[in-house]
Amino acid sequence: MGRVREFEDKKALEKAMLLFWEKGYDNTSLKDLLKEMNILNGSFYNTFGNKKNLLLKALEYYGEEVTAKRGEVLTSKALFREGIRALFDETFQCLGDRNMPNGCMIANSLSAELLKDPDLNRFLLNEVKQFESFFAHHIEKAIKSGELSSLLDAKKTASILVAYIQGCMKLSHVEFDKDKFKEQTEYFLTSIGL
Amino acid sequence: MGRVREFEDKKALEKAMLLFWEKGYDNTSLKDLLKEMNILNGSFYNTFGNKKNLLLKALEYYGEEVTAKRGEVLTSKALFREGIRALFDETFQCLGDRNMPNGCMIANSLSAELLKDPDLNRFLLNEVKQFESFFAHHIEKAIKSGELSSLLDAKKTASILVAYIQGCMKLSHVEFDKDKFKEQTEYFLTSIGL
DNA sequence: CATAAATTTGAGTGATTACTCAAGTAAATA
DNA sequence: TATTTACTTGAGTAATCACTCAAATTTATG
Repeated sequence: MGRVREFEDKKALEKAMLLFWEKGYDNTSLKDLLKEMNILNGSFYNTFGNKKNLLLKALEYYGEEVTAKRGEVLTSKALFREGIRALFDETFQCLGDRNMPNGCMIANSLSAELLKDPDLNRFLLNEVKQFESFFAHHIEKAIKSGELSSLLDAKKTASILVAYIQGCMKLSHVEFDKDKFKEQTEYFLTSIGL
Repeated sequence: MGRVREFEDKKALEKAMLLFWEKGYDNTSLKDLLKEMNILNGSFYNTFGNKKNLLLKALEYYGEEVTAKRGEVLTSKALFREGIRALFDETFQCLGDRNMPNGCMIANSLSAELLKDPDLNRFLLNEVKQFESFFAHHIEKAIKSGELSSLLDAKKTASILVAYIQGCMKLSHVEFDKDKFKEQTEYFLTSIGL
């Protein structure tokens, strides 16, 4: 059996995720990670293999903990119109929260260069597709129930939503004005028939 | 007067811009820059001060050469509806062009961390505002001319356009399917009344 | 208790980072 | 032609990077 691990994998992973989220992959040094995760060099490489692998694990964790919970916000409401607005509210709430890193971890931590890495690209392509089909599925449901117009193209609308959200997150780094984002988003959602 | 500079400032700057655009600020080393710009260490620091200052100069150059030219595409058409579609076409053309770096230089080269730098933030905030008011101005003009509905909110529509474009550029790094982008953009533009 | 297995520890690797500096070189002006 | 001014050159800086490795430590099992 051998010696028992002293640090908590999950807590360490969460710390790593927050660091990558806030500072990005390139700007997060191993020294930063070890300090924040409260482990030493050997334990790190024993457990996580290398830095890139830790990023992948952190991205998975983000998907499970953050993205999934944002998804629950959408489904917590009876109507899609309400759900999607609640999701944007929640997102803008996070963007304004000084105790949380800004923006989307995926967008923050990954540079265009890093996205050329096959492992990372494969992982993220899947994330995006999942996100799109999650939206598409709920839009279709709302069309069938009569809440949304049958003239809507669920897939295209889903893709547009993803692009718009990504854009908002990117722009929030330059300037974040919650009210402006909320107003413009309400206008956007209404315009595209949601 | 002294010795005359041997390298061409503008060509060197363009090379630097392309490097930052493609690889991002952090992933572009001084070694890369010197090699591509075809100058040596001292000349670099004499002329550009430091790496961050070169990035600022490169961003200015990008604004003048690339963004401005994309703006001209919009104004080259008689109708706004045509112009905005030409602008998206041009953008997607660039995204698909293997001889050019993908995405938006601003989005590519700047990490969330780097955007916290006051100089860079001030510069980019101004860029975004300019971009938004450029769109807003032309939308207003098209409303007055009767081309677009007077029910449109020019400013909000402009902001939405900027967010959507930024989102598309980010997503293009994960996967770029030109036809999908074109179709979804046509749907998007029609939906928001353009 | 002895052994085997796993983790912890921390010193140390070579490579790369942005940047400095002093000496050498070229051109315009007095 | 002599001087001044500016640019070029390339060696060199300290710091930091991700990562390795062998020895020490701790635990479960035979």
